[in-house]
Amino acid sequence: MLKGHLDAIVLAALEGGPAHGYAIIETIRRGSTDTFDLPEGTVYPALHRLEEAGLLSSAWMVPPGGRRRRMYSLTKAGSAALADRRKAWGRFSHAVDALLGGGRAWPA
Amino acid sequence: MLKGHLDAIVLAALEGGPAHGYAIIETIRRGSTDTFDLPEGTVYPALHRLEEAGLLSSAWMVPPGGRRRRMYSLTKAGSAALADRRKAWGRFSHAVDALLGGGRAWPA
DNA sequence: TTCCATACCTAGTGATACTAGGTATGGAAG
DNA sequence: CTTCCATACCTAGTATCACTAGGTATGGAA
Repeated sequence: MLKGHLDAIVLAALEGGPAHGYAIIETIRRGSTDTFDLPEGTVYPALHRLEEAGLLSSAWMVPPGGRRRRMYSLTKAGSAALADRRKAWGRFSHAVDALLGGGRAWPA
Repeated sequence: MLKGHLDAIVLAALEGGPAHGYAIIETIRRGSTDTFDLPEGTVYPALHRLEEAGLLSSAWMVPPGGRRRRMYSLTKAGSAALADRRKAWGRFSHAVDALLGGGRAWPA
């Protein structure tokens, strides 16, 4: 389970430039050292949701003698949303760290 | 949204000793500097779920001239589960940090 | 020509956290 | 004494989410 942070992760994967679904999955897998090996059924609906929300835009690419691909790019709203998500992640992970003993929590 | 880490947080809140629902909510709120101000409708069902799973045990306390309280304690399985959840959180947050640029991700 | 990797898609499922209610009691305020 | 608030518990229903389990199609390798 990606626990609500999938959107941030997908947006971040597109920060380096446009990419298509399959490549995004690879980027996330390698970027997380195989921790997140996301099934397509997770990523494609997320991409559609993010596009619907105006955070991504897409266009079909059909390279001559190649498979069709839907290329996704961050919109301006998408970049802004990513910045927000990053801040939210910072707050969230900081709070969980505090509660789980990232700072210190267990009695000596 | 607590994004799947609620169980770990609740278990951790009980690591210091038995407590009742209301107190657990307070512990989490203060321990997270108000980041997690959980509604009762989130915490009580979670406590029931964790007890059902054998990770917590509970007993009614009726102090003379006081309100009844259901006190929860970590079971042995609960302590073990907490250790697992902590490890899982470490892996998870490390991977998200890597993807979001905790290490470095944005182009210069 | 057969098969695998690529590349896309969606309907349905299970879990989760939350909303929005409800009950009851002890103590303080009036 | 009664009214109100904080404490303390509870649950049914809901929205969302990530995932399972399918399906389609094509290019290149065997």
